[in-house]
Amino acid sequence: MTTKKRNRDLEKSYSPDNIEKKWYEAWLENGLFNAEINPESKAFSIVIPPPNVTGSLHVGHAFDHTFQDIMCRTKRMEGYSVLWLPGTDHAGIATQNVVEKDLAKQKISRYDLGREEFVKKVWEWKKIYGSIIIEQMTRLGNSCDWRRERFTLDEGLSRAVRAVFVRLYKKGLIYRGKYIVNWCPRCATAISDLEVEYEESQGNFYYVKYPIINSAPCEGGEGQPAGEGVVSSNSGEEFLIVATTRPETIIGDVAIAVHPRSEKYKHLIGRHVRVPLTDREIPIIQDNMVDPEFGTGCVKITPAHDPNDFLVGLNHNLEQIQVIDSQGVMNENAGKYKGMTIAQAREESVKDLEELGLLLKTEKITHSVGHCQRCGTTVEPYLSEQWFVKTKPLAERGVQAVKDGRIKWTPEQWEKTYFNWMENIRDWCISRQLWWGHRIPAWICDDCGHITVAENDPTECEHCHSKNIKQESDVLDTWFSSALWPFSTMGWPDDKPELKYFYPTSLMVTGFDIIFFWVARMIMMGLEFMDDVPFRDVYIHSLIRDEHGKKMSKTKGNVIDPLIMIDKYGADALRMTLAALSVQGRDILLSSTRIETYRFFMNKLWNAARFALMNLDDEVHEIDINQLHLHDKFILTRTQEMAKRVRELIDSYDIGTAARGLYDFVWGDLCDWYLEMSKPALKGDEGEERRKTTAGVLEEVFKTTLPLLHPFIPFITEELWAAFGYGDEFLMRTAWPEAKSEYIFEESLSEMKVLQDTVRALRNLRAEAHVAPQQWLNKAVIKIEPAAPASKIFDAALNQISNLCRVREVLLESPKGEWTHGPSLSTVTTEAEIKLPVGDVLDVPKEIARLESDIVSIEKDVAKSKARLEKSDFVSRAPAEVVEKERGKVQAGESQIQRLQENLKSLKEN
RNA sequence: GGGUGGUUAGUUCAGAGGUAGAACGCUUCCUUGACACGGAAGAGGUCAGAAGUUCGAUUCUUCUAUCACCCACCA
Repeated sequence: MTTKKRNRDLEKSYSPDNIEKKWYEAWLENGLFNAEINPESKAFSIVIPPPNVTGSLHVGHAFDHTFQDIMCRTKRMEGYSVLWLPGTDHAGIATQNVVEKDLAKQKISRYDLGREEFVKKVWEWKKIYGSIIIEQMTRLGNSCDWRRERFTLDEGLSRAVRAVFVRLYKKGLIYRGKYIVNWCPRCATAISDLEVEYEESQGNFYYVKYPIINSAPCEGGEGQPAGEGVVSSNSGEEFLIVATTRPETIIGDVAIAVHPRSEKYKHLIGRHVRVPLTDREIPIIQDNMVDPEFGTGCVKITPAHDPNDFLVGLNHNLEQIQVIDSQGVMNENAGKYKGMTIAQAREESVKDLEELGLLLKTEKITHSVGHCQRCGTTVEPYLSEQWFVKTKPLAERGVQAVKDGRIKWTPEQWEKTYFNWMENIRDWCISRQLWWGHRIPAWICDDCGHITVAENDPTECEHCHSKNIKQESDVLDTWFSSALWPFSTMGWPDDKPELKYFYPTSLMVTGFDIIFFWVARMIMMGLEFMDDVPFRDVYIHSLIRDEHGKKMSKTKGNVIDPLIMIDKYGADALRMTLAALSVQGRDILLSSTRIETYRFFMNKLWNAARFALMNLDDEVHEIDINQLHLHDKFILTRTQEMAKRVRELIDSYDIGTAARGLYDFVWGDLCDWYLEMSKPALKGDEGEERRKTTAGVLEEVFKTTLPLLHPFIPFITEELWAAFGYGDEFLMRTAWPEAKSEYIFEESLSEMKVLQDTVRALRNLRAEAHVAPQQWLNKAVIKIEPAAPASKIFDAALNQISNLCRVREVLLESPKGEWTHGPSLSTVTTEAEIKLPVGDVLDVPKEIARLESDIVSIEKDVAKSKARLEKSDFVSRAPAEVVEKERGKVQAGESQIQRLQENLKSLKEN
């Protein structure tokens, strides 16, 4: 005989605060989060998407982490050696910006401090927010191996970054050059294509007249309409009409381009025009890039300030005249506009053009304008010296890895998005003119100009051995270091046992917003440097929005702070909410009332356990199969089902269905039905044997269910586990329950359904007849059609009906035919000898109206079914059970109508 | 211009080729001995529209409308 020391003294309602703290500390102290390299067991590993140290975590992180924690906890229970590697990201530009903003409050700019001092300030910031983030993660219950916590700017990762940079450079996959890049004038740095966010906005399309040099009279004569491209003035001078949205760059024009096959301009190719506002003369050239249908069909070429023009400039060997500087101010090449901002220069030049009579007209157009992802400033195309990664060869391997199934995407649809981007990938600008980040390991020689790229700081130029070398001042794009995360965190470039055991990681969980920024680049880097994928599965989840579907943002004030939610409802409630809400491929709308729902669930579970404990003695009772009643078999069967199903669902990353299934199981099957029905036995009303077996069942159900719930709601389940007396071993460490075949009774499910339908029908009748809940009825006659379960077990369960519905005698009336299992047996009609009270109890007219409308709607259903049955094809071709079900519907409906009509009649008579 | 996802109860969302489900809200009743953070009963739906496949479509196909997002271009 086994005994357990139960704690029957649980609080009447669940309060999470102390319990959560207590268990988290206990798990930590006992090293339960620690990942061990164990050749005996299989490895499961996840590297956390490192949160930016820009601020504290938001609920999106909480969602992401809950998902990963559920996976990790489940895998641990399944016997895997689990590594969940935590860390944070230095988030270059983003963090630099928040620190700058913070300093601005004291009227200090980063230039006041200088590079070294400023970086020190950022480290101070990182120290504060890095630890806040870690604190938040522990509050949520994250089972990360904190011994292995990493930061993208720590020493080990810096080494990895350098190694990768040098190797790519030596391989020719990193190059440096003067190109047009996206430039944020406010941040004063280059940014990558991905960091530009486009927005439609209203702008002006200026039609500018460029005087054609030595123009011969045009055969078209005078005054051609605008848009034809060429107009003549009264003096006979001819103008080429060029449309532009950026008149301030006219002074940087070096050519006018037309399409080679353009009939309209054929005769002008090779001629020259004068650039308005200057006295420069520039050629008219031909290039395929021009769309003859757009604008006037000719384009001004400004290689220093437009990416397309830049390419045209290269092809035609044109000069690059820069007129705007890195801060967005007109420079010395801009003549009279020097010192003006872009907007001022635009306004001025338009005015000047007008005065000179060179502005033909202005049209309104909408076009999309790029903004800096981090500060919202309009992005300028800017010509500058930058570093790039040649991505094509890397991307090809990345595409291949997904195509041949080495990486699997869930939901699959994201594969397409990934392929589309990877197949059209462009080189990645990785240099940033920032101070916070990995400084590029390149040293430029003052004497010979050679660039030395090395893992260790060199003392001399590798080409001319001059000591006059200076390290490149640029830092790397923050995503460069994140791209290495799956292996850099495990000690690469050293040959660590961790790498062998835990790489490739098993799963990457993240949002679709960083597929390009991060996921794709990890794949490329992993394949290049580890010669293997960084993860086998990618799970892309939806984004969390507020209850109105709006993106959460601090400025909108609709941010749900996970810590506040945890304080208010507990971590388990938040986790369960996030898990249950998670659905593939749709945004998730979160509101605090939703969390409340799951807070109530915690209390429900708590009280269900409390009930069980109140009815369990210290002895662990064997389950005597022969003593089991229908509801016992039912709950045992459902419990085994859950054990199997939840595991399958988690394995296929469908934690939403798993969580909702558990919720329904606990609240519905267990609390609403089983606990209610087990009461008489537990009280001893059915004798000692039944009491013991029922106690055994109850114990079995909780012992199986608590582990299933644990990955979702670890704290409350661990507490209850201990209360049941299983505390010798942590719940966190127990094995995932296997479904026990001896506790599966298939037929109990359908029989229970009949019972439940019967009870519901009876309760319905009571409510309809306004019988007081306390009042016992003498007799109920229940008709079950088309057939009642003929099993003994079901007959025995009739006592339960009497118990649940307060009827002294329950009679079962049915054509006791063959009991066949299946859903078609669920049609139950019940009749009870309940006389409708009249007069003071019933509102007679209201009751009559209700009955009449009920009859009408049932008649409609019956008619629908009859119509179907009359279609000859239906009867002959539909499966027999479908037809049978339809017939049952008609019968049931008709008898219900009959019953209601009798009620109606008797009401009217009174 | 290319692509993806959505349109189901008052609201937010599940769902599945054959009786439309949940949560919250609403109505009526119940302080019943685990739980009022509870229990019972109920109202509320042409499953966006049209056509097709099928014995049968809310579910599959096509088209339309509409909303959201992503990518590219924008002189």
